[in-house]
Amino acid sequence: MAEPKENVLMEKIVSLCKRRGFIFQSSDIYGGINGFWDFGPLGAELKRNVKELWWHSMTRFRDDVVGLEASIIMAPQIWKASGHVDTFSDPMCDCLLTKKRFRADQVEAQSGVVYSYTGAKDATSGKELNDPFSVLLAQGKPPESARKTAAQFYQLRGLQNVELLGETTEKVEHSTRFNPENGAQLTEPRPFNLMLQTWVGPIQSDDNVAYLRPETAQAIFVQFKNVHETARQKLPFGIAQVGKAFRNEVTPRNFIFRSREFEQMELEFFIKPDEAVEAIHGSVAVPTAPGHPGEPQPNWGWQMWHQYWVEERVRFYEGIGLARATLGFHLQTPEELAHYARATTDILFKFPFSKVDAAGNVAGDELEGIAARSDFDLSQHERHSGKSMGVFDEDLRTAWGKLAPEKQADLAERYYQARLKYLTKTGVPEAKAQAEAKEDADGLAKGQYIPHVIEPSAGVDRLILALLANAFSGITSTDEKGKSETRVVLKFHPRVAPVKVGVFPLLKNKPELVAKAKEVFQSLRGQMLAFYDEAGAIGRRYARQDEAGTPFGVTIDFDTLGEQPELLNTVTVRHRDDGAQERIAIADLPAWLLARVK
RNA sequence: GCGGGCGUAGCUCAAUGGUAGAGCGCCGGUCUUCCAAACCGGUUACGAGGGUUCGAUUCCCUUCGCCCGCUCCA
Repeated sequence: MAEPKENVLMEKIVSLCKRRGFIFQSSDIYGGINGFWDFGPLGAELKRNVKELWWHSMTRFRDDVVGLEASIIMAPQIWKASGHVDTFSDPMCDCLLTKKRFRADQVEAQSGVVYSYTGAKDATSGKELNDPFSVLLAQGKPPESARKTAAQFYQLRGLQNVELLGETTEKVEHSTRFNPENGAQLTEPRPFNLMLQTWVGPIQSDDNVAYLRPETAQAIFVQFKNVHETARQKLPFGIAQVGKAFRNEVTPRNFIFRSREFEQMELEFFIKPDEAVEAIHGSVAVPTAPGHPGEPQPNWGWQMWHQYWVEERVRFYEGIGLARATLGFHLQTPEELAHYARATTDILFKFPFSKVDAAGNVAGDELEGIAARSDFDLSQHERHSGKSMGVFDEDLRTAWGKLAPEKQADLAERYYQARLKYLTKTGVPEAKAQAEAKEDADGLAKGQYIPHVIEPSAGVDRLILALLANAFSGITSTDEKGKSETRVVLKFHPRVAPVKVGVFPLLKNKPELVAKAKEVFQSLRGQMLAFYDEAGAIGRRYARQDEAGTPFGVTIDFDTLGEQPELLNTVTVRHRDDGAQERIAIADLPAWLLARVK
């Protein structure tokens, strides 16, 4: 029951994207392939701008984040350690009657009497079916109701006047083979693997199965040691990566929002455990007010860092034109959180397809999740690879020696408990877990620990769609003949706009205008993406650029050539959003534009 | 994966068991002055495969894709 109006908007966006070359369906001429998309000329520029802005804001403008570009296919053990092999492959089964799908491990166990049939016959036509079917009869219900359910099953297969064949009964205890809602038999559990699989090497065998990464983050954890040792960074610091990821989504939907091949921008920001911060600084700073907490401080605990990154990310979105009001926030509840996660804040965008609740509120759909993941990921890789993921912290060792013994004991105990909790949750036998947690707590006293991590993880494609939806505006105008038409203007922030400036000679058939316009175009193109267009009336060329989201238009007219001497070598600059015009000297143009598009 | 709807030109939409049409766009041309102007000319389509038929875009089957719901999922 989606809002028809909203769907119309999505359809317009999809259609515009194709018409203007933002996004095409992958493999279009072969009929397309579900869940895959291609970015056309404008889309490629838009996406590149977004990724570069993210990369620049994360790495080049910060001292404490470095980059990584890892391979897409990695050792398969990584996905075992990360939990993806297990959590991404739930066996599923379907109700044979209603086709409803269940996770096999979530089917409620039931007891009762199973009525089984070898098949059924149409008493009228004589047609016979040999499909076996069983029904679990709930306690207290008459056998007739089981027969009725079975009859429905055969009716769905084309029998009219059902006569059941070969009835047998059997008592079962705690069976998960039946739909708890109607007792109908479920299909055998079938594996569902959300990871795309391939083989490394030309022989396809179980020995060389590998996966296309379902997220870019794991590579960062896996390369943590190498980066830490080579980048001359000390905690806290982060590793950023932009890249493709792949998931065999059950249902790719909503244009590029959920696709099977997508791109992520992920940061893993490694911080000291709170116990270490407290040992060094005496106390741990925690959030006292909402909003951005300002410049990072050495005494921040994970909560400060989490809040800091949420606010940093919001600033990023604001900086590319997504006002705070277009965003939504979702703090994951304890039930939603993974056991190792301490907090996750999702940043949402109100998409045209986002659900509207009964009160008319739109929560939005996820653009990015900022997770405080404790030391789970590095710990997992330490255990699975056998390689230490710990770091040595000189400040901690020095500070620890100066602590009062009771403080040392207190911190060591808290660290011990946290490690013990992790180890037992991940299935380490109790005695071994206690021994290892003790070892970890002893390590802390020597300045060693496994870093904790804050993970802002954003979807590039989702952001592109958000930018398109946010920029999309239809302007309907009626001319003097009463003919009304709707023009589309994509009001991109100049920073993300694919084309920054359109350059036009007012008229195409005047060689002087054309020559001058080309000269202006040449002077701009090295500094920003400029587009030269001489075809059609000037209004049409403005409109074409509006539709592509180009923020500025530059028009060369006879005054540029000196028809009015005081306007010699000046051009008209036209603003996309309101059509306002101003006169700018050609000499000033590059600087004027750069100031507005950077 | 299931159920429902849909698939005709770049876009929006017609018509038809017998050679597929419009508007807009796009390309070219005319025009000395700014928001899809006008005029002239040009351009392009039945998602794919199979079947029924003398003949299928139309009827049937399969398949692919899109939309909605369920399911699933970050």
